[in-house]
Amino acid sequence: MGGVRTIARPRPARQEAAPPASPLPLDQIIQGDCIARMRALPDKSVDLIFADPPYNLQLGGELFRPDGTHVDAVTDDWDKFESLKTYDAFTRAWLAEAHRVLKDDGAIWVIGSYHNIFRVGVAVQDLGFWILNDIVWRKANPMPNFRGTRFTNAHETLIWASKGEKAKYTFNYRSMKTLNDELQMRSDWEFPICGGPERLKKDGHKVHPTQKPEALLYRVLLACTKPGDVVLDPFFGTGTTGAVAKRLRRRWIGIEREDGYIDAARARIAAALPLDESAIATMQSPRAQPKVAFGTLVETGYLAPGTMLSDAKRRFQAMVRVDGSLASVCGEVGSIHKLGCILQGTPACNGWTFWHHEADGRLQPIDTLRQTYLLATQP
Amino acid sequence: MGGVRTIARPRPARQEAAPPASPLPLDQIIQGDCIARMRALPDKSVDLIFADPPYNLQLGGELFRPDGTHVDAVTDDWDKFESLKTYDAFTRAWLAEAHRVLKDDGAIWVIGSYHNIFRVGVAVQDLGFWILNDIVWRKANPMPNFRGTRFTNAHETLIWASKGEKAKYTFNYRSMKTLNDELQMRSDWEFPICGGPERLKKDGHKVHPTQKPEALLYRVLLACTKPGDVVLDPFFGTGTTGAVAKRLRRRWIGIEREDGYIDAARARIAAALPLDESAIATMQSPRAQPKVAFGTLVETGYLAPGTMLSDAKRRFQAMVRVDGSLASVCGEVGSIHKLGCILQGTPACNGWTFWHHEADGRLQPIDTLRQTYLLATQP
DNA sequence: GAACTGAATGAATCGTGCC
DNA sequence: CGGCACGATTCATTCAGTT
Repeated sequence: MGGVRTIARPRPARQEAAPPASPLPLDQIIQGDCIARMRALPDKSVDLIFADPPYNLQLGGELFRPDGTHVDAVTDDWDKFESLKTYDAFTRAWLAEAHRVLKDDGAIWVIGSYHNIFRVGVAVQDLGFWILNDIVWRKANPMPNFRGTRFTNAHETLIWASKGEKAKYTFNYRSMKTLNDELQMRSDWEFPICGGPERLKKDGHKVHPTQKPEALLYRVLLACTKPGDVVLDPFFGTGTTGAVAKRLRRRWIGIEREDGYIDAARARIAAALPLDESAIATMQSPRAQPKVAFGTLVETGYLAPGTMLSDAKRRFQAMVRVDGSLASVCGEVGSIHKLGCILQGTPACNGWTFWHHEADGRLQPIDTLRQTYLLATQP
Repeated sequence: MGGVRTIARPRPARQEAAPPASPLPLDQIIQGDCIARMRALPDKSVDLIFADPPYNLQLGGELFRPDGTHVDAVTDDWDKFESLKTYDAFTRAWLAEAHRVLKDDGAIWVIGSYHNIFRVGVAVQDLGFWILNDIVWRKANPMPNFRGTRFTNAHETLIWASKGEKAKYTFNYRSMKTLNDELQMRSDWEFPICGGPERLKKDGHKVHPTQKPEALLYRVLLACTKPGDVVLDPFFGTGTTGAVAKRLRRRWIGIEREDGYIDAARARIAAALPLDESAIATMQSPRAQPKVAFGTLVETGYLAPGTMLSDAKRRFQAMVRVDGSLASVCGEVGSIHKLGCILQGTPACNGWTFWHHEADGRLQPIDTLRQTYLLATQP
């Protein structure tokens, strides 16, 4: 099973000091075909890829060759099987490059609709990516089905995948839980479609037909990257990914073919303001806090040797010993975690929340002592 | 684009008179492998297929909740496949048979999760089916992600497809709109997971690990079939499809391998009661209806179709129909508000406070049911 | 009997890091 | 690479048992 790379221990800052020389064209739009341009990027060099590929809507019969170039003059009698086959080849080609340029602990997001998402999903799996979730973007204000022939198409689907089954990946669990009112963030997200002042227009017409809302990218980048991480968007369009990345102080690379989109994206990103450093800080997993050994609490007098601990239901009791180990009334000994496992008969136990001590007339988890210690000793 | 076969023009009744001799094993469970058993069915013979195939979950080791209790996972042999390739071959084989036995104006529904739905979707498209919508079942009460490693997997995906791009299909647009508060039914549906008295148990244990809620099948069958239509379920399990089909006066055929599931399904379907004929009638008028928010209560079982309502003084009576419309004893039909207007001869009527149902031996306004529903489903 | 409390449970691809 | 210590992690609902 894969591993979650939480924002555990402080890593060398990449942005705060002088940015290290990078072989990557950071914070730039590269003009051209996404497959060809990705080929010019080094192996294992980006932390996250967000891709919003053509949906192959089969309305006007928009088609792409395996090299990503557009097929013109499609007629109604174009064979649908050929169309799907061609779209599959195109999808596999750009996803293969995406897999190559992704760091081993990176991840990819792809958005699509029922027209193309199944083909994208199969290609993702076949290339060795490991799907972590499929996410549903529920549109708060979708376009109705005017003819009354189907259900209102009110959502799009995103696939989130790590580089492989055993690969690590970044997931800022605490940030997501905080964002969702202290409940786990679910796989269905509701956002309005992109409109109002956020929607880029030129001469009264929308610049891009499928501009994505910034809120969507905000959640993706907040969940799966850290400040300074490099985000690649091979179908950059009008640069929603770049604008949000800049705002959240992530680095970005965009690939886009069309002049009109590139111009709009450049102006948009130039106008975007990075959030204040302090605003970028997110809720951290406990892992990110300095580690406190249970023995330290004994050593420093926060908990006296000889103190009796028990679980919340007072089924089990144990005594604190001078070295920070516990001894149960039955004679078993071990660390706070180990003894919790033994007594409960479970393979895992968090001793910090399992064991309680008597304070102010009631049982409190010993984790509160750890918090007190941290508050008292941290600057 | 396909054509919608609405229930506009009256067709010869199939059920009211003597049922015509059918080569199909109607209202029966056929024991055996679904591919082999489908081969014995004639070409173009069923109106709808609902399929809940194995998801190929590929679960790893044991999983424990934070409180140390064990999670009862799906470990059945029927969900194990050697590889994705094997799973693809299996999927294409049963879908090919499904395509053959389906009438030209029939349709198919398949449910799955991110583990398998992309592979299913590609097979559906490659076999010539034409996807009409993908539908998201949002679980009101999903199982959390206990390790905090991903987003809560809070939904499953259904694919709805016609037999081909130009094929006709049935879509009861009015029924869906009535059911959804006079708004077009969207592609995201919220239902609780199957539990409580609806969940089949034996010796205190669930009979089937993945029993689907009847509300889900209720909406599918109401949207896409007419009374008397034949519904085939090649992965019948404990017979949710059969039970709902019988309730809605549709014919059904189930294919299932395992004795335990078949026994449970037979008993369950035998106990299911077909709704009153008049309750089955669906709204056919294209006219706009006054706004109601009533269909959900019917769909979720807060108020059974066929229930008689009356006003507070018992001067007027009306029966609840499957799509949330009411039919008076005089034959008038309409939403709860509209029928109140008609019967009283008033220009406006709040159906929520006008209509009452018998509960605890006395009449209570149906608005109390709405309140109950809201209390039960809102955070 | 109503109200409250605690236990049980659901289609789940559910760790990291040191030695 | 394996083995093992450390320690991070849950929401809505139902149902049984108690007050």
